Amino acid sequence: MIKEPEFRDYNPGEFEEKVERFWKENDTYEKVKESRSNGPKYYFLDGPPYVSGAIHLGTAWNKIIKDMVIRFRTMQGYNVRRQPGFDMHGLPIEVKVEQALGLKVKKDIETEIGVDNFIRKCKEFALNNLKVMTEQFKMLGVWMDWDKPYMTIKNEYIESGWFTLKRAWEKGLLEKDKRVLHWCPRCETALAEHEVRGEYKIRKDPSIYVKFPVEGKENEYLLIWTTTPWTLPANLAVTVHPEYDYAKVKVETDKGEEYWIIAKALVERVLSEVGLKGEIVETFKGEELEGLRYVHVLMDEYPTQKEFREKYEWAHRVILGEHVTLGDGTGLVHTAPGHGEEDYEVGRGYGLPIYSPVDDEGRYTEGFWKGTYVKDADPQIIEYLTEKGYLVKAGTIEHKYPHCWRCKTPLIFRATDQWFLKVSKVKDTIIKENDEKVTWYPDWVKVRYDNGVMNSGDWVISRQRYWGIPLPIWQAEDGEIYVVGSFKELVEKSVAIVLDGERIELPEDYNEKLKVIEEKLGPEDLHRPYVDAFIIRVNGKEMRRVKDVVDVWFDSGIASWASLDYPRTEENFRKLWPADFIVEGEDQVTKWFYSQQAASVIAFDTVPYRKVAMHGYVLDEKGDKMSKSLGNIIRPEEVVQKEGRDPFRFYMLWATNPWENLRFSWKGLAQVKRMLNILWNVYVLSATYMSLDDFDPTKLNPQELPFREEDRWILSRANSLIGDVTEGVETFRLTKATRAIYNFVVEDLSRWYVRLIRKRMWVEGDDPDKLAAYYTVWKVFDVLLRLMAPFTPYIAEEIYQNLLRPFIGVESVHMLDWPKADEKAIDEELEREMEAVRRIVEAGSSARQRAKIKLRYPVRRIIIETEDETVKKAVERLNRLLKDQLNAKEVVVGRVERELIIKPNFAKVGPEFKGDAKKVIAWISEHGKELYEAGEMDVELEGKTFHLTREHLTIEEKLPDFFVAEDFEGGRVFVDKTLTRELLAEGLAREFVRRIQEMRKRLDLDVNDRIVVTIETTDENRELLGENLDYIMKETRATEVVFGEAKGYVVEWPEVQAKIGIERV
RNA sequence: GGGCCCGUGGCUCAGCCUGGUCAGAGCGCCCGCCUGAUAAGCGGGAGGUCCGGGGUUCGAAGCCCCGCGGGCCCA
Repeated sequence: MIKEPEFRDYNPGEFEEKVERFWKENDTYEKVKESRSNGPKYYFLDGPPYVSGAIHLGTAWNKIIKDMVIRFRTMQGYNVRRQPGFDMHGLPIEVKVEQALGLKVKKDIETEIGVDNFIRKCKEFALNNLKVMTEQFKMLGVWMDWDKPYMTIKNEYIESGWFTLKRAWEKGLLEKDKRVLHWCPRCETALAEHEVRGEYKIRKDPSIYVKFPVEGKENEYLLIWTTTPWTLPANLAVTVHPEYDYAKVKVETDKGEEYWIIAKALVERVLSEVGLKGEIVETFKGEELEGLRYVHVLMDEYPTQKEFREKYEWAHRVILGEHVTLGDGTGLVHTAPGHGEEDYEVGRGYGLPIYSPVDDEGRYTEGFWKGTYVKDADPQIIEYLTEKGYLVKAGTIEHKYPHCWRCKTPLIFRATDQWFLKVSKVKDTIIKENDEKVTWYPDWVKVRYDNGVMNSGDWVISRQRYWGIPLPIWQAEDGEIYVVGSFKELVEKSVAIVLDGERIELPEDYNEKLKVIEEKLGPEDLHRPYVDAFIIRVNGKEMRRVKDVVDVWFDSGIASWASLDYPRTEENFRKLWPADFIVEGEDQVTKWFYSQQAASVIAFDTVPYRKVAMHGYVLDEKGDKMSKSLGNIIRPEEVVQKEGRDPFRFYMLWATNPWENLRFSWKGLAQVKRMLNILWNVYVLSATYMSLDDFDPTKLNPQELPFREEDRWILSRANSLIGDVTEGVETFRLTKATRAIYNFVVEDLSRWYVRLIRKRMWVEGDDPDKLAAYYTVWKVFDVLLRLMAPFTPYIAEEIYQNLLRPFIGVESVHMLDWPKADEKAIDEELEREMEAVRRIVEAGSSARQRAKIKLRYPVRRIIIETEDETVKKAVERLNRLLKDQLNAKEVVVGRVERELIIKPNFAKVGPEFKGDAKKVIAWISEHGKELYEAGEMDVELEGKTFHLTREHLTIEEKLPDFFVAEDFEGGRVFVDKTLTRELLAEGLAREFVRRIQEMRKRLDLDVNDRIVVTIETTDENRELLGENLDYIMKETRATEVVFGEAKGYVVEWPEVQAKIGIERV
């Protein structure tokens, strides 16, 4: 049976807790999963958030979207895989742990506390953060398998990574190569592009112009500019743009006449910069300079350069490159292939060596400045070049320069040996597979994605760190490598382990080997330093592991199969892979969406997911990013605490289209909460009456119920809503779904339907009309709660438990099926007519308001003028509603006769007839009506003929005084405001009823309590009230209404000139 | 420099894919109403060149092109 609602006010904080308890006690989550276990598979793959320790609004949005989709698909009958994931390796955690342990430099990890301890701490840290974040996600009502998330640090997961890398190696897609990358000399590791992004800080650096003597020419130089003097020892070429114009400039220096080669467009600027005068003596295209040899300015100091000069055809020559710009500098770019990305690219094209005489800590490994930290060498080099006469000008520049995000050290570009996945070789497959198999939401993201893929280069996956998937590459002395694909293989191939520098030979037999390993190294743990201990033998050569770990982006890239523990176990992979749906923020388009496809094409030659959706960022109300420095951070916990989980969730799915940025606004949230409040009120109202009447829909036969038009209408609307919501979610146009729900609740259900049926609910006893209304409301909730369950799981559950469960029997709203629209119930004509009725009622109310006739006073008659068939039908079919809502005795379609007032249009007549205007005006004043009826006519006045038309008239309509009119779309409403004595009496009765009710409420009387009413008022009121005493008694549950001294609880009501007293009987 | 998205009343946004019932909602402001959902609810009013300019079309906020402004990604 339906019970009186437990909470009368919508207070999410309270009942959401209660619902949480309910789910927990009944193990509802597991039951929901169980109930769909035989459904078609739906592999949702969670993009693993980094275990930073706290979620923010963006993470919350992300999970709310995911949860909604998961719940939606579950209700549709799918057996949804809903395992959450966490990204747990990587430098950020290493840094936190280093700080916690008070370590200062990378070496400390090995020398101070040892890699094993360090790794243990990292693991602890990551697991702890995972726990904290899990609680936060749970708090949002996100239903995932929190007790068995996938973790990138598990052995199975790491092994999955090894498997993938082995595949890459077998296909020739894993290579070692020298590459120029950002390098932090303190952390001693390469940094990926994404780690550097946003870490550009203003910094003062040298800005110098250096002249390189052209070989074989007296006093002729190439002029270059650089902000990194320390890279000059590694200079191997000067790059010019083949298309640009270059000039030979005659310059007067203090040492005499010199010729400098500078880009023509920059001559003036450069000369003024160095403070010299000069003139152009010759110009030529950049390409004509190609091959021009110059003398390296530090060749004596760096003897290796001498060797290069002999060994390499293109060393110390002008080469061509498209990357040269005319922004800064001279248009001739100092090129050090070991210290610049573009330098590297262009240098490789010319077969130049990748020379980088700098070690991991940023110190020169050879030459004049051997052992000096490169940034410290800058001033020394400047001074040195000045002495040698090559320095033209030395200044400083403030520019943005990348810094290490953890230690703030300026990064250097440095060529190092790194391991690459040769994604460039499989790009075409990625694009083709993506094209054929993946649906993007919204679709234009695909364009963005494709562009990203086109532009991407090979993937640097090695990192010179500790906390990550160890690179499973073993290398022999001679450089031969072998990639291990699993723990089992590692054990099989292993011949010895090294522990504390001591070599322990392993037995041949696999099981015995395993025993020894376990004894010496402990249980399997594929992290460092465990795996570093293994010596394997392949092709008769002993190999040791390459010390690097893998880029964390690789970790998440393999998630679609690694989270299924593939290949260690195959069953899930075979059943589930590829993923059906993923959704992440827009920053992931070129990250996770990409890393997954790249890794998957490498491993399986195809893409790992079928549908992918993108959402935006969460910003503050003004559109600024939330950040500590702006102090505008809003935490999800705060939102939940203040406004509740359901309002938060619905708001995040309602505020804006998911692919756009969401400006978080408390006001918007309040608006959503209000909608839920309205829904709640509708529920409270319905449940209150239904419980009083012991309403039981299962005992009714809907065929026999006398449904009214409004009942059929709201059911029609509810069924239409199903289509809108379903389509909205399926096409990821989430606002379509949420706005449809919002409008239905506020406009259709509350503002209109409940308003229409209220009185039917008040009837006592088994009134069929009332039961029809109850039944309708009940059916509406049956649909609505299902539709809302994925968005607002708590309120849906709370209402469901009381209103529906007693009759449906299913334990939770989340176990119900997603509703299917009943096409037969949809009556579009009725919906249109109801729209018309609503418009008429609005217009009528507006007219009344202008006429200052309160709704409490009935009006005699309302006339609708219309040509619209729908409106006509509506007035006929839904007449009862109109009369009721407009409080009119009669509502009819008809025509109101009105007087036309026809006057001359002075503005038209004057200019046209000038001097004759007066005559015409006089005529029109008298015969205007004839002209109006004729439309146009020729009139002869004093011998002149005038052609007159309706344009020469102004026409005003004059309504009879007792009408007040208002337009609506489709017609016009006329309210007859004639107030008869009868109408007045009725209105007054209502005035009194209302006040007596107010008094009942103040006394907190029960609905069933009887009262005696005493009224002191004017004779006139007394007489008028006398005509409706029965009505007053019935409405106020009075046994008696007595005129005379007010008794009992007495209130004076000056607006109606009365004192009213009531007493409970 | 390239790609993508966004630009609608004071504010936050729907609508745009599928051109013709909208120029809309909420908030804020002003004025009212209702009172058996009630520390709720409802109505009315004021307020917009739908960024600007072209084009396609009988018709464009919506489609196409150019420009301006903002955001993101990439270089």
